[in-house]
Amino acid sequence: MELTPSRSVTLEQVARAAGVSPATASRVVTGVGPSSATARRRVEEAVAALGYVPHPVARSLARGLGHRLVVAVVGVQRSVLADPYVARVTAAAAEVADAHGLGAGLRWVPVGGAHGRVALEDLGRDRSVSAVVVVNHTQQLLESLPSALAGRTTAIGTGTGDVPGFDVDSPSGVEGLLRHLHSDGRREIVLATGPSWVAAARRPLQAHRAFMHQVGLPVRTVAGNFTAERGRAAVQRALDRWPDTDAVIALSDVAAFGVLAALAESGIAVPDDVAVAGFDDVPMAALAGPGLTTATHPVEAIAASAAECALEGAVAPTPLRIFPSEVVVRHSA
Amino acid sequence: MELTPSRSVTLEQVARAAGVSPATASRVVTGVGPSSATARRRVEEAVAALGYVPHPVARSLARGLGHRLVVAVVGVQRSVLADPYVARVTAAAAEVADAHGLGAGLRWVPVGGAHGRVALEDLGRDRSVSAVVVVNHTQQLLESLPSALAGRTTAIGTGTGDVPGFDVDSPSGVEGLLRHLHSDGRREIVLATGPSWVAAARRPLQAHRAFMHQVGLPVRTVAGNFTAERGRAAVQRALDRWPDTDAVIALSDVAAFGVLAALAESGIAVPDDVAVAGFDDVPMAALAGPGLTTATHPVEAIAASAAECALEGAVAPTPLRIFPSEVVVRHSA
DNA sequence: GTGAAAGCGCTAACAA
DNA sequence: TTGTTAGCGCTTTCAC
Repeated sequence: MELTPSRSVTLEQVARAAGVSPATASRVVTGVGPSSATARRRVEEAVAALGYVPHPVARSLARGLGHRLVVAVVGVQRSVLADPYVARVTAAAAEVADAHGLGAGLRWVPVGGAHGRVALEDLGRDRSVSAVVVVNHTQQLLESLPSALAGRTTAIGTGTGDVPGFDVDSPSGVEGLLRHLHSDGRREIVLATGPSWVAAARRPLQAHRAFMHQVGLPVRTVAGNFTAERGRAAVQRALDRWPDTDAVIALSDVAAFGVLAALAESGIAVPDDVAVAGFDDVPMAALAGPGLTTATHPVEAIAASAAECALEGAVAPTPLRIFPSEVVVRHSA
Repeated sequence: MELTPSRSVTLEQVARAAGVSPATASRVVTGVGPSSATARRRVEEAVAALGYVPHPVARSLARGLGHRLVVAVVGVQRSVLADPYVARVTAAAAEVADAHGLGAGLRWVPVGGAHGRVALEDLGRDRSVSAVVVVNHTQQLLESLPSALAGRTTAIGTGTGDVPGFDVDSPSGVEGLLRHLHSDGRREIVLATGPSWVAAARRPLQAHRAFMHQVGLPVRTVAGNFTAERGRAAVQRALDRWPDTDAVIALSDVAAFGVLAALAESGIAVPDDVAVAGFDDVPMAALAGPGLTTATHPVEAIAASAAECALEGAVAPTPLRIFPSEVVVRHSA
């Protein structure tokens, strides 16, 4: 039978019950600073007996460490905040924050040097902010990170010396997809890229280039972003430039759906005429039409790790932590 | 030219600059308690000049109000937290929380009387929690809300006397879909329901029943939930029981995709043989295959309002605030 | 209408 | 190793 802990027990009551000073009780509870074995035992007993739980607000105030993790999303418009991917990242961060007794805030950082820097500087000055996770950043923005944010900021995507990065292994995912297409006999493969300003969008591009060189095929890319609209546009441009295109890889499933829609409208058969592959393996990929071939992207795991690391103190032993991406073959390729 | 507000400005500095006491400055800033017009003016000027922003942590500690909003998601398994819908709700809440200088936590509440109540009681006792938004609740759970949470809890879906509810107008959305199907000549219409234990899933069911009675058609429903798997299963069951089925409405787009996939596998033509409609108008609805007919569901707007209201003090003038749902006709029906 | 003073619960110098 | 003493920044009685 558990007794319901009354969270209104204060450290002072614990100290009194243990026969020590509040300072000693604090040292024992936080595990910081010296304490004798006896003191430790007695305080721990008192904590258990009274059901003491530290008050996060008071702790934050005293330590001046803030009380929330902010997910800072770089984007052209404020509406990036409504993106499903951003939502998944935020939810994962909120779950981690909750476990730490904190909360997660979601905030837009306008793209473009000055504005973005100002937004990050605001974050650095905000005493209620414990840690920051940056999403969709440019390399430049990260490199000019306000010093106030150093040590408590992580990034999803590539990192820097100061800012640990957490990313999916998109090069290997893309290479897996290319290998699959290639072994299927596809030779005229077009890659619809991500937004060029996003730092993390460059790595899969390089992987594409490397693979194509290796197998001696032409490197064909069209500019995209992570939206379906652009996916549509991209495939049209691709077919205009290279009418013999027999495969398209989009760097997001959403864009791939745009590609599929455009192809369907043009009466082009998938995968017979043109194979299509996405990236992310969103839940819908398995459901939409005959099934989208894609590569997995463990968004929640990545975001949770980034949040955890930012909260724990983002000292970067490795500048980039990579999460594996697996090819999922369905019908479209 | 805006000056960058230094968030390290304290109320005391404002008071000094305004030539008043911290107490007076506090009264002006919070708008609580008496203050003279002059005092008000001078404090406001100082606030503007110094770029003062209240420190939420200190405020929370002094008021004992907590520093985060918790999104409490009721579900059978912890994995509900990874649901895309939950992610959208959480992101919207995090955005609102951020604007209030707070953060949002995400937490699972197990379904089933005792466990769920215990989880809510924990929330009520946690002094770091300012407000709660409950998602996917049962009516029962809401009715047994711990008194400590009253006045700072809102629900997405139906509410109670104590807990303001925020929901999409699913009855009208469903009726719109039914009207569309009916005018299209569909007569053997099956509704795949939401999870029976979710309170909000009942309202569209009633709307369905009412409409079918009104037009003199049989009321046919099969049990579903909001997943694609169940959508698949549901349509199979429906066709077994009523082979003449000529339309299926699923109460979520995701389930509708399951329905579409199952029909495609059975070689049943959509919309010629069977029309399919979903609910939510997720971004993918426009993209997947030939386009899913559905009704809109302003998830972010609903969640943001619920969060705002919980934070502002959830006194319920109306027990339920309704957001409109519009039919979007695409290809599947 | 205003100011002085006492907290909110905890942490961190500094002495002892 | 321990206790004492100040705060962290804000709110809120309670006299004036």
